[in-house]
Amino acid sequence: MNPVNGWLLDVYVDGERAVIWIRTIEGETLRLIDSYRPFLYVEPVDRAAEQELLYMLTEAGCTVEVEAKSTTLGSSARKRLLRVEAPPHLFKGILNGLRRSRFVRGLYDSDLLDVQRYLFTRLKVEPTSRVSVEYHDGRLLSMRKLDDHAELAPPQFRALVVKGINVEGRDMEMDARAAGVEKRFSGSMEAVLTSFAELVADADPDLIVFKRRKDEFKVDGQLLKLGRCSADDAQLRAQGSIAGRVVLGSVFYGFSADEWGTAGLVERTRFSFVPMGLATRWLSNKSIDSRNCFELMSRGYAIPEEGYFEYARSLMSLVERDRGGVTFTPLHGLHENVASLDFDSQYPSLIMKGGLSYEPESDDLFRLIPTVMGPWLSRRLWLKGMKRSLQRGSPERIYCEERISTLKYILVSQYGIAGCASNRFGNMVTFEEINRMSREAIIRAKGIAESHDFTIVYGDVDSLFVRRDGAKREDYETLAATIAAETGLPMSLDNHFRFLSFLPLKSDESTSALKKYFGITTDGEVVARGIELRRSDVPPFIRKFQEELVALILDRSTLGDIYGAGMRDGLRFIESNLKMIGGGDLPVESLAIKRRLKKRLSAYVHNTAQRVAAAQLSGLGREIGDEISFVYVNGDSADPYERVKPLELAENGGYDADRYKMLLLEAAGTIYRGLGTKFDSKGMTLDEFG
DNA sequence: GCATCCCATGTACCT
DNA sequence: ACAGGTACATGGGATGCG
Repeated sequence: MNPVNGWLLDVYVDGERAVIWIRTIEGETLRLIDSYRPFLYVEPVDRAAEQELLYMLTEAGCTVEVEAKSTTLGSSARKRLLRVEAPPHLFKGILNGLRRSRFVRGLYDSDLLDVQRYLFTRLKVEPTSRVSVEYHDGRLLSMRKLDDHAELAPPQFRALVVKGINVEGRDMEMDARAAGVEKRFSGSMEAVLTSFAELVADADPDLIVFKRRKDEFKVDGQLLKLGRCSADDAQLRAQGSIAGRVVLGSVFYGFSADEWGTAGLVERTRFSFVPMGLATRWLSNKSIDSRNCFELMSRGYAIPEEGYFEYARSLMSLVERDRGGVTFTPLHGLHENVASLDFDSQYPSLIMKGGLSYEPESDDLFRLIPTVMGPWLSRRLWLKGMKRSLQRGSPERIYCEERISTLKYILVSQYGIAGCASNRFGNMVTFEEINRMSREAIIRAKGIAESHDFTIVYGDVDSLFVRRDGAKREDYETLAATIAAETGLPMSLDNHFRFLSFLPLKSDESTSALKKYFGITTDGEVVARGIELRRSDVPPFIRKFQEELVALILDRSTLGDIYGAGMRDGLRFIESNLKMIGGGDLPVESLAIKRRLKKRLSAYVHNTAQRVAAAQLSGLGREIGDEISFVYVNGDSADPYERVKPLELAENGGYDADRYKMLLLEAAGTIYRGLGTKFDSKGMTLDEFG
């Protein structure tokens, strides 16, 4: 039976024990115990203080040893510190005592979670890893990490997804999905919760995805049993966890749960080096901090408390205010045969190329940021290569894409937090240096393109739009390769547009807008940025309409066709869609506007549509999240509360048709403006001016 | 008293 | 608690007009 092969499902610390859950390849679960004692490092103010601390801490029941540790990034010099190991129930008190003690100059490894200390220094295996374990009598003897880097499918964790919970008075409704089967429970709260607990017991999921509400899982004052081990349950439930299953919450590091899937979560978890539950909840700063701490601790560093690191900064750089990325203003109107060239992972590439890190210089070869990023950057490139060999739409390819986008997000965040005050290692100088190098790169790219007779059509940070009469796809690819070779930064052709249009500002028709364009590629794909069809707060009906309109107008072979048949067909299409709205029988879901509530309802200054819609729900005692969908029912009413209804309360046929006709005409107008034509909504005529 | 202007407010997008 | 740069709708007070 031993050793057992499986995946590391979850780890948590409970007093003096670490509890480890393994999901075996046979589909069993295994709960193993390992010993753990919390520790931290103390820097005494001097030798006398060291003696004092040694005595006091030992008296208090701690185990204390002298150790040499590195504490400064960029220096291999070691400091003499005391390693203090304390019984778990005393740890917090001792930490507080040390924080106030006059014998202490600094504390290290002190603000890590127990589970981080355990994973970084004892287990040294990232959760979700493929592992082989040996155990005896429920105690872990050894854990060996198996190589599964080429595995694209995520580990075979079983998931139960709770999609919606609605509570009205004592009644409850719940939608759940387990093993591909949808279940719907409704009735009294007790009945629903009891059935839910039965479903959990039956399906025996490893992962439960749901939005937690603290008071919801009690029947007759008793907590429902949802975990796999009642011994751990009581203690864990206080922290909102469930023994042996990972509760993921409906938000994945700021994104909705289904957006990335488990494959992406696995990348995120392994990078962060924490259990999946934390990896889903944590935002980038914490994930990256966690990985930084692991890398440093593995190399003999002790981690200073938050906000400890500071770096010298010259007066000059303080005077010169930093700027972000460069944009080149486009010429608005329609262009033919344009290519967009992108630097691949520009910020990570710059960091690697320049060996940029937080520490200004280093007397050993170790530099934190490149060390942390390098393997993940290579992994992402490897996955990108894999993706090309996989069939479109195949599960393997989707897993691959999920992993790629998760890693992209982690890598880009490295740049974002480099100068961030909440990053304990952050250094503004590093951040500005990355910005400077980024500006330099795109400006050089522009020069290189121009020297090969290409015209710069547009540029934004790391993407450059160029054109040359008669240029073929290969010519653009060659240009990208030339720029890559000359700058030392990878660059590739992103899109080859048959037609591409840039918009003028709505407020000033003679000035081009940035970050807004739409076009069609040589293979007939509509590509758009910034316009209505990209916005989540535009009704789905309008977005779909606009995308179809672009295809209808631009999917032609000549400019003449676009301005002739294309525009005429477009007008007809607009008219038929206006009729559909006017008919009054579009489903309200297709007209719903989704908007995030960025503040508490009471904090709003204006009666904005999203506030009023949310207030209506909240007035009925309904729970409101940070997102609201609403429908215009009487958009021009003087009473803000008459204007919109939350989607939940909207009825089919009850929408404000005039309002939606206006939105549709706006969306159509965007496209016609982009083609250099004025769009007259009354007479439905075109007035060409370009 | 009413229409219109203006801008702080608020949200979302691009890379 | 990931940055900086950008566009634009809108609610409602300020302003101007009759």
